[in-house]
Amino acid sequence: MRYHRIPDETVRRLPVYLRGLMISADQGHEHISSQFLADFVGVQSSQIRKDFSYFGDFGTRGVGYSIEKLVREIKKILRLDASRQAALVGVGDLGSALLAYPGFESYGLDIVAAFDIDAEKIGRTINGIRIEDLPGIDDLGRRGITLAIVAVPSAAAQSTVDRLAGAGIRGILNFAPCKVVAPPRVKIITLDIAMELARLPYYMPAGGSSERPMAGDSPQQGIS
Amino acid sequence: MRYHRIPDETVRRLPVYLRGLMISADQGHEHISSQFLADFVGVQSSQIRKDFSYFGDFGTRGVGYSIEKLVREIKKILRLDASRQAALVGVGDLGSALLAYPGFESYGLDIVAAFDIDAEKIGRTINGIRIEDLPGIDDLGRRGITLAIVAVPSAAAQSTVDRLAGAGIRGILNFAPCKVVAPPRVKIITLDIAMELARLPYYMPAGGSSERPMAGDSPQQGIS
DNA sequence: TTTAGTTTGTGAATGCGAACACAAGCACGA
DNA sequence: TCGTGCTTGTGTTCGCATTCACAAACTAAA
Repeated sequence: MRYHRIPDETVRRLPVYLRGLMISADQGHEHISSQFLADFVGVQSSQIRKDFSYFGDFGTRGVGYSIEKLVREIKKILRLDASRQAALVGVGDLGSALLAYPGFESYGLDIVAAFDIDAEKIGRTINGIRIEDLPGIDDLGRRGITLAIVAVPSAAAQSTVDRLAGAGIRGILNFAPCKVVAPPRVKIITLDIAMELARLPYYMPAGGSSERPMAGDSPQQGIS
Repeated sequence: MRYHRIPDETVRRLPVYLRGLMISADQGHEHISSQFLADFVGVQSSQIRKDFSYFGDFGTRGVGYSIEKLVREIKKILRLDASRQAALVGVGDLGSALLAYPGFESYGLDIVAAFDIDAEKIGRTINGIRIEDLPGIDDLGRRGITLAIVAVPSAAAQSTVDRLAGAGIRGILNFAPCKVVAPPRVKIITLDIAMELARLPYYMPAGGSSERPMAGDSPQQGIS
């Protein structure tokens, strides 16, 4: 194996592999072939082998990959080897749903703080998390929290991001459907739910027959 | 202008442009330059011009693009020119939040039906939508609904998709973090929230200095 | 009419990611 | 020990998306 920079597209697929591998491990498997994993997660087997080749030799020809080794290495690369604490800003409908969302756990991600501007909500508890007032955000750095989820209205998104960046937050998952900027040390991923739905009708030709490309979902998003 | 197939990546950006253009129109602008729109939505101006060149000449050199024409054409391409009705399956925390989500409206998307398996929930009303029993799904085709959002647990996702496909649904936005398949006439986009968050720590190097690429967010997802 | 300043539209170059194809390596049984 | 079957790892090819760079086209003012 030679040294390789890990392409961004590979990084995007690593959590998909991780989930599939953890499920396989739960089912008692110790090894898995690229072909088997490919069918399971919906990626080409050659793609998987190429992806894995960027960061080490975990496979044995004729046998497959050691699931345990792979899981450990992928977690290390994604920096998910230690569990991570996240804060949520904006406890509206979506924010509340995220507080209760069970999916973060398997990645070792944990929402441990929530903030809202609404005095009505402050002090209330959702899923064991007490909702705090906005100034509490400024303490996040001291509390060792480096990850944040923004679920506030678009108009408040940029100021929220500014405040989070000032508090030492290093990664932000933004649900507000607008452009937000931050210093380069802060990584922002924006996830616009309505936009994804708006993209869908394009692939649904009016007539019964297909006049539009019906290719499988694009590889970046979704594993349909 | 010559005929061009519209690349998938361009289709992915069209809703972003559309949102930016509608906001500009609300602010009273009639024309917009590729450079101005670029700064607004976070895409290179050359990228925007290339994208627009795939489907017509809407610009005037020295002036910019006619916002009204562009909006109309993008809506036509995305098939958002007529308003579209969508159904939601799975009225848990996330599903409830989606029922109340205000962001769909500006794209002419409208959730008009909701389904859940829980007898406790059936008959209750959220945001004016009465929650129906699962068998109601089979009637969606007759009701003229072609779009669906799946917010059920992973274990129920595939069977839900099968039922929706059987009812004549043509596009599905899936929030369950698993691979789901459907006949080629049905387009599926999967949106895995936890996965996006799990991708974030990779870009957050432990040390103060950056040892990992801190490039802007990848162009596909997010407009950071 | 001419000139200066913009901005589009697009051919060409670049870069990157996906897919292919196959040699190298391992397990297992005869 | 040898042969068969399977699977990885990777050099190479292919295709597509992004960026560059500039001529063409428009406005406005002198």
